[in-house]
Amino acid sequence: MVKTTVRVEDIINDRPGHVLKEIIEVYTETGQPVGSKTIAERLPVTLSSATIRNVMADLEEMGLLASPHTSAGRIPTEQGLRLYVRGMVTVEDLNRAVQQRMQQDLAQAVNFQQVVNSASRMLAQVSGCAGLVLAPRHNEERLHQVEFVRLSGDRVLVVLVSQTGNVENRIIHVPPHITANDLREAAHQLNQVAQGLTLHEAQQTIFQTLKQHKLALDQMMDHMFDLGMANETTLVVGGSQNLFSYPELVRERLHGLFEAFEEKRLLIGLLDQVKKGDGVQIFIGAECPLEVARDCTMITSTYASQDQRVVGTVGVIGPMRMNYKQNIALVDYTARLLSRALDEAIQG
Amino acid sequence: MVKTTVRVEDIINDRPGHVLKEIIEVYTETGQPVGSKTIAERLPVTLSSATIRNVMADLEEMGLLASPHTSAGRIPTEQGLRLYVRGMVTVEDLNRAVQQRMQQDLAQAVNFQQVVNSASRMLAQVSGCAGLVLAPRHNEERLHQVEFVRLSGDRVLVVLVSQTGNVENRIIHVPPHITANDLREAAHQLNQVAQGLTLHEAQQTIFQTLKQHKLALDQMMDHMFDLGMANETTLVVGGSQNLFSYPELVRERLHGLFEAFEEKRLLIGLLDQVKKGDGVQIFIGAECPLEVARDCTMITSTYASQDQRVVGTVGVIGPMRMNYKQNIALVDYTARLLSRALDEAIQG
DNA sequence: TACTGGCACTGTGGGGATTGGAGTGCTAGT
DNA sequence: ACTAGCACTCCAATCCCCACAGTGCCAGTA
Repeated sequence: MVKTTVRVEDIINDRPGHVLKEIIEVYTETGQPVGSKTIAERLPVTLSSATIRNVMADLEEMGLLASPHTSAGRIPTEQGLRLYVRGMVTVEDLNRAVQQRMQQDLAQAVNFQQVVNSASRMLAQVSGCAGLVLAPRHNEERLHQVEFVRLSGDRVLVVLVSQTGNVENRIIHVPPHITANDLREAAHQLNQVAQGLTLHEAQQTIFQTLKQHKLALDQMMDHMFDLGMANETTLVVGGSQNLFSYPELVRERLHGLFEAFEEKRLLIGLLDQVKKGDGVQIFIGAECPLEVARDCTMITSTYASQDQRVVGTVGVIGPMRMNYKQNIALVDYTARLLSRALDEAIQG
Repeated sequence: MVKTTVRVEDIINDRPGHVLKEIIEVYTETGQPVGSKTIAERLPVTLSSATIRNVMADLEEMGLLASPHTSAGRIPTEQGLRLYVRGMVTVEDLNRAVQQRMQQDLAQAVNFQQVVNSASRMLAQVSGCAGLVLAPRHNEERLHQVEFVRLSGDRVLVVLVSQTGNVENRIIHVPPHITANDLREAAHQLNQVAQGLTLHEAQQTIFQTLKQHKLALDQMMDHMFDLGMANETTLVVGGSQNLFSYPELVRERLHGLFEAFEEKRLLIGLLDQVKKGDGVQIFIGAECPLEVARDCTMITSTYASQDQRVVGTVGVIGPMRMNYKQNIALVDYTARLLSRALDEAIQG
């Protein structure tokens, strides 16, 4: 009832807004409830603490602030934080030095997997939170080349090289009467037709081609399906131990979070959904799509190649009182770096 | 001075030994100091608590027990624990049901990497500690096959297939004048000579062969060195969040441990050393070769293929008050399972 | 009307003091 | 060689008390 759109705009640009902003910024630094006196001292205009108290009482009534108990200061509610990140946080450019360090670090990487690792590490280091990077899903990646390598007996190694330079190996079984020549020709033909297709698309084509060459057919068919369906997204979690610095998380949540990090499937599914959004997304507290992160904040963004064919997710996860100013810029910047690195990987 | 070998043997088989053993077993269950009354009740012979107190005082003097303060019970010292695991722990067979579950779980795995993952998960689950499995080092693995796949431009993908079925990809650069035919022939010849050699050994041979075929030489040489030197051991840590259940670790150590888990290099080097030992090895407290695990216990063993050519390490890491009885059996059993799985992988 | 100074009020957290309990060491006795 | 008994010690829980930080409210002022 209280928070209509009009009202919210009012708050943001008015004194209450400035007070809320100030409270949040002090709170995210200290982690302690903030008192009226502190705010009175920090605001550009000179006002008495009593005045601030009145404003704070209003903000509390609106559900943007809360007091742990009578004689503590105020802490922002989730709603207050949401309002803050939606309209009043001034995202500053990422520190030059940090930018340089990230670029240098990423430049060292020789393949895209290393880029991903490096990015995750940097995210964690700069933000003091856990860093997450979801590597591109293979079945969204485009095929660059296919080769068959005959192993002993009926086993054939299928080598799939993607446009980003990732190499994937799968072993399939073929009838013994298939010769090395058959395989070579099949590969040759495949490379003509399957280049630039996604794994999923290529699956159809490969199946056709193999049929023409009378390879396998029966047993092979199953394997080919697996090949298309395999969904080997990799998630890199870096600096999760950073979260130990936040007592409010250590108390109870951390256990569950580490479980989630280890059991990456959940997190992958989650980050996969996030892709649909555009630009930087922020999930505060209950908004957080991950059960165990109900009192955490997650900041995510997506990165993509120029043609939008290859996409991934990047983000940080930490306490609700994280440094939004910096981390929003950080996640955004990292996503851009990864996009660029992706394009270079595809071309190179 | 106090602990000569003779004396130790005496202790083990005498009443002091039984008391020590009982104290340790109660302590590992409860995590609390153990009083004389508790022990008097649990010992098979009926003795008064006063008698036990005398024995306990002796044990304390020998440095096998310690009292946190006057009116608490006793806890075993590291030395006491060492004596216990060296001579008096009765390692029982691993629970049948657990054995079955592990076998079933491992049978599901389709390649050795999955076996390793599964084993690490099971270790953690059964022990309540963190489970560690070090996958075989590639440069100790024997080469089964080499193939070259030409990518765009001057890039050539080297596909190395090991006897355990592991596939490793490396990209090298060759001069443009090398034809697909050159590569094919080189591969053919390589497969004749390099089979069964370790990567390191093969490095020499490959270099020779390529020379004969006038491939690369200049640029390629560097890459070939990398190829042999690359030391891509993988370590799988499972259930590290189990350690949250032990307050004595959560206090301070956990942070460092998680750092070590994430920064796996250290742990890999460590586990690599452990290989030299035979059978189950137990490191208690200060013995622990890992700095941050100075008040943890580590139980490790090694697994190997029948011909001893491929080896790896497996273990658990947890609080000093872990369930030694069970975990020794568990680590031992897991190592055996992995050895068997390794042989099957090599043959299959 | 908008702000402020002042004041009474309140919950917290820290520092003793108190107390019950668990466990010990010692000694005298069986 | 063992035990019963007793005095002793230390911890952990509880309570009390107090200082502190911050609030809400009210009356006063520009």
